[in-house]
Amino acid sequence: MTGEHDGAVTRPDAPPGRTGRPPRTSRAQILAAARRILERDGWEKLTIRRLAAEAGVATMTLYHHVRDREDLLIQLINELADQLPPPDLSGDPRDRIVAAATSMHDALAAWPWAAEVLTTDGFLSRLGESALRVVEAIVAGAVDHGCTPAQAVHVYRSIWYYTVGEILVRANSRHRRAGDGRPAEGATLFSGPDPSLGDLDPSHQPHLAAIGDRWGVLAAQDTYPEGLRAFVDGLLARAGSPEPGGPAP
Amino acid sequence: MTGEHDGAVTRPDAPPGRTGRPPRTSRAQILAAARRILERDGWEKLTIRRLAAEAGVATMTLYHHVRDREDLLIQLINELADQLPPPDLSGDPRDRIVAAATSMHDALAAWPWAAEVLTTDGFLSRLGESALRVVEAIVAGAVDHGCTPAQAVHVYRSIWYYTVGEILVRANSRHRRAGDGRPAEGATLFSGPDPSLGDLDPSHQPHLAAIGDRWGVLAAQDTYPEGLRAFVDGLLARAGSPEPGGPAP
DNA sequence: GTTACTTTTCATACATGTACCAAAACTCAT
DNA sequence: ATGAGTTTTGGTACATGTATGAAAAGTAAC
Repeated sequence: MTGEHDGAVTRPDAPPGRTGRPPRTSRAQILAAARRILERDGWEKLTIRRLAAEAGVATMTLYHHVRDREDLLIQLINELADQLPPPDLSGDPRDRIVAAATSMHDALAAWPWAAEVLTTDGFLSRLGESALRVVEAIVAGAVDHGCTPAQAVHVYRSIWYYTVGEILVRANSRHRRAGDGRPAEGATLFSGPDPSLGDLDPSHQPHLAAIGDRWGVLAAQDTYPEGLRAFVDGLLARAGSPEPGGPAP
Repeated sequence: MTGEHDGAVTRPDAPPGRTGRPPRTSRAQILAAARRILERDGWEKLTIRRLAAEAGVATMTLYHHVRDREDLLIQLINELADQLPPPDLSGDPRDRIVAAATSMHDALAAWPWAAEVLTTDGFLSRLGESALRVVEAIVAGAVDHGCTPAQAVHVYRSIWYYTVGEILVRANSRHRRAGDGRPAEGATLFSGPDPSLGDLDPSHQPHLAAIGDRWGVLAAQDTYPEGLRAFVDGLLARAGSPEPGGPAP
């Protein structure tokens, strides 16, 4: 509460003209070691201690290059986002929005550990240019469709909530229960359906009970991008009118 | 990896006719102790060790009443859900859906720790009757509006993704950073806006940069229930037609 | 070279969730 | 009452993230 890790923390990489001891380990080396662990052992093995060992430094040394584990993951996300193809910025605005959201979704599905961090309040301000391109594409699409800035932000946020919710419910949770090590198969995260609800009491939950065994199958279906389009339509139908969820200041 | 905590675990409360030593501590006592900690010290203090101390048993004894921490939280959620008012099941289906979703959202906003657990795959099957009432209300509303069962499941899932995404991004994350103890003020979780994006390069992210300082204000606006309604409209517009995100089997 | 100062490095410590296992405690059939 | 079987209990141990603060290692001024 009092001490705030008082020393110099998380220098970008080369502090301008300070004087002290030069770092033996660079931020790039640490990120490289992290990527090595990710590829070799799976993301569940990416712990601070293991990373330090992989980088050949003491555990706490890492904390001079990253603020905390969360910061490490965000830096990794930004590195990985650099490899995403830039989103399309021309054509039908609605298509662009769906395409950008889908690309965001697919990236997260491939890196489920990233979702762990992307629920952090204010994470947007820590994203790099590559990751922000997707956000920009969605907002631009909404504005081009006729949304006010306030509405465009609302469109982006709704899509983001939907996306991160899907990822967390479907992908991340599977990893939490996976038990040991690596993801089951990496990309095909959506294999295990929700369980059957067939044993419900029809007098209490008639509709759920009626769906019963089919729930698992239905709930396992992918919702990207077709399912997304439906509610993007709903969001965009409000374009131009006031009150998209609150008045603009 | 090999041993699976082999003994009998997580007996509901009174196993039918088994023989062994009777438990000195009941599941109800443990849940009561957990609620006491929640109220007195805030949810961040609800650790397994502290709970054991509060209940007056050794740490590992808890694991005979709950499978793990996650299980404990789910049992708590079910207890708390019992106090929710039952959702309305008559009237305009669209209104019912929005009302049920809003009630679900408000409950989660009040218990941010619950979201930690509700991204677990298959959590639906561990919900009690009270919590399931909300799910039933949403599915029933969709069916009454003319959705096929497959579409109704899709509507529910979309709403759920959106809701849990919002909660995790806006509420849960704030708690993760809060540092010590209790939520800032309990119900009003949505006080701290996303940071400004005003320092972006307009040549790279023109739309985001244009929104700039206003981003924080806009992103802090509540999206329930008005924002939800917009995309529920979009989802329900598909009612009756095939392919709501995949064909029904 | 010596001194003062800054920064990096890392050993130690603590709280956490929980696996493992041995001992205790109880019921029931005999 | 005794022995067999079963369950509960809790001590010990490990991996985790990270706070703290001392020691080491460099640079700059003299």
